[in-house]
Amino acid sequence: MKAAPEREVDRSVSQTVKAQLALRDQILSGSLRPGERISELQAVETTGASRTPVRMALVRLEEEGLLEAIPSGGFMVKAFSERDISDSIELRGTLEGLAARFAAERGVSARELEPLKECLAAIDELLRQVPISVDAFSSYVTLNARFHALLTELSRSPPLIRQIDRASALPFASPSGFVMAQSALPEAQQILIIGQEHHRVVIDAIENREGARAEAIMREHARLAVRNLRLALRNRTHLDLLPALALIKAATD
Amino acid sequence: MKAAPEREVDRSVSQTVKAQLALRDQILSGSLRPGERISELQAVETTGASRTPVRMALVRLEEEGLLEAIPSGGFMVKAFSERDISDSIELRGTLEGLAARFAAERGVSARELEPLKECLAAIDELLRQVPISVDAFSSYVTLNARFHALLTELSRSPPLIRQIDRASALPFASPSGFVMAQSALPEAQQILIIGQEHHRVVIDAIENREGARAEAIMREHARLAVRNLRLALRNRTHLDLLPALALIKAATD
DNA sequence: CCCTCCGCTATTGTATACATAACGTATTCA
DNA sequence: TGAATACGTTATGTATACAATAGCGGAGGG
Repeated sequence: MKAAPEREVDRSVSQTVKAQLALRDQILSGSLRPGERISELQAVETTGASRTPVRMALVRLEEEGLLEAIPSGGFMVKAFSERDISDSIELRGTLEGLAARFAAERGVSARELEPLKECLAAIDELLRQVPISVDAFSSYVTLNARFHALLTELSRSPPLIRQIDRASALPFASPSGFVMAQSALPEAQQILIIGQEHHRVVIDAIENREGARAEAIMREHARLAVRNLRLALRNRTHLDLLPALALIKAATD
Repeated sequence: MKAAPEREVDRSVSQTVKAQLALRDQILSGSLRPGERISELQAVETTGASRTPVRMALVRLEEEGLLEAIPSGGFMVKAFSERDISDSIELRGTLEGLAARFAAERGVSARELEPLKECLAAIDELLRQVPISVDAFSSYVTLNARFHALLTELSRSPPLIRQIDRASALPFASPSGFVMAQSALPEAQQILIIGQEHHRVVIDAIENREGARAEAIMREHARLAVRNLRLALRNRTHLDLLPALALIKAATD
């Protein structure tokens, strides 16, 4: 592999992965706007990888749902409607409901629930401060994602876990842009607290092997997130410039 | 593009697509066994495309869930347990339930239901003969897939449709191998008839805008398919050599 | 002045060459 | 005789060259 004279090659990770991460960041940060065509040549320059890994990254991102193939060739950044996004949230909730049911029906040891409960306690701690700070909200988002990931794992169903990961691409994609915290909605924290109550109930249901209840609560949880999204969208003013995705991480409970 | 002297190049479809289809066929037909490492060089020879399109096809098939990346490099054919498959069926049913609910809640015109009802009638016609012939069963599988696809479309939710397509990759992947028809189970046709009844009910529920009922029936439909799969797996004898996927199209209702 | 057609350019699709890492084998030393 | 190391072969990751097509702009005719 002959390194180009002027180009620094980072050998620690594969070029393909590097390109994929870089491009995803560009999409989610809004550097590439929805609907915009993505140029391979340009991607080569911004990512530092050559065309082959860039193309592989583009294919992966297309399968991931962030890009859309253009019939005449190439890719464009996919655009999402508000309904697309709320549907995605409900979809994810439905899948997580199934995961919770599987977990309840198949049984989970106390040891496996341990990290979930730790997550719960940490979130409790964060939500105690009213109103919540931006930093705390940021931690909340991380912990919440962790909770959901752990819950998904409990299903012990690789196909389901895989599918939930894919379904989460939209709702959880954004690396930053904690819109809700910025807009400082008064209802926001109340919604977070209700969501946390859901978390508590689902763990209880799984412990008691009540599959139907576990499933129902996760679906309710998703409906809450949809309401939350609607709320955030109603109150957006200065946010119109952000790509739709940037809203999601904040709104998806 | 200089065609290699001895290699016939088919320009009607892109090499990438051609390679993807060829490789998928190889996987699903069992030419490549689960767990087997897939060699790029070999794939180049069997598909007739060069390495770049082959690699893109491999990445796509990995994202599709048929291949698994090997940490040290390359890909292998993914292996599925029986539980993986039954979980996939239930997963798909859950998603289709959501689609049916969306369709019911969002309203569907009589015109849109037309093709569904035609499908229904055609399947009725096929199921009238007892026992069903292999040819008729083959037609049934096609019509059934069409019905499910049309139903999915009714949700008018691109993210959900996309997700269902992906979830169907496993259950509906196999291009042939109508196992159930061959094994000629006595219960088989009865299950088909019950499934057809489900189809009828879900259309009725959507017409009457009963979202909850539409959703429930599709989930029941999936549970029936899982029972059907179990039945088929119990009765397999000469089928052990087939890849797990080959069973699915037949068993998934 | 507008519409159409031709040609050019830019970008993607494909092929292949090159580098590197991993695996297997053989040989040598303990 | 067994194990470890070194070397060679093979296959993957990466880069780049080449071919073809689509889109765009200019020029010419109506």
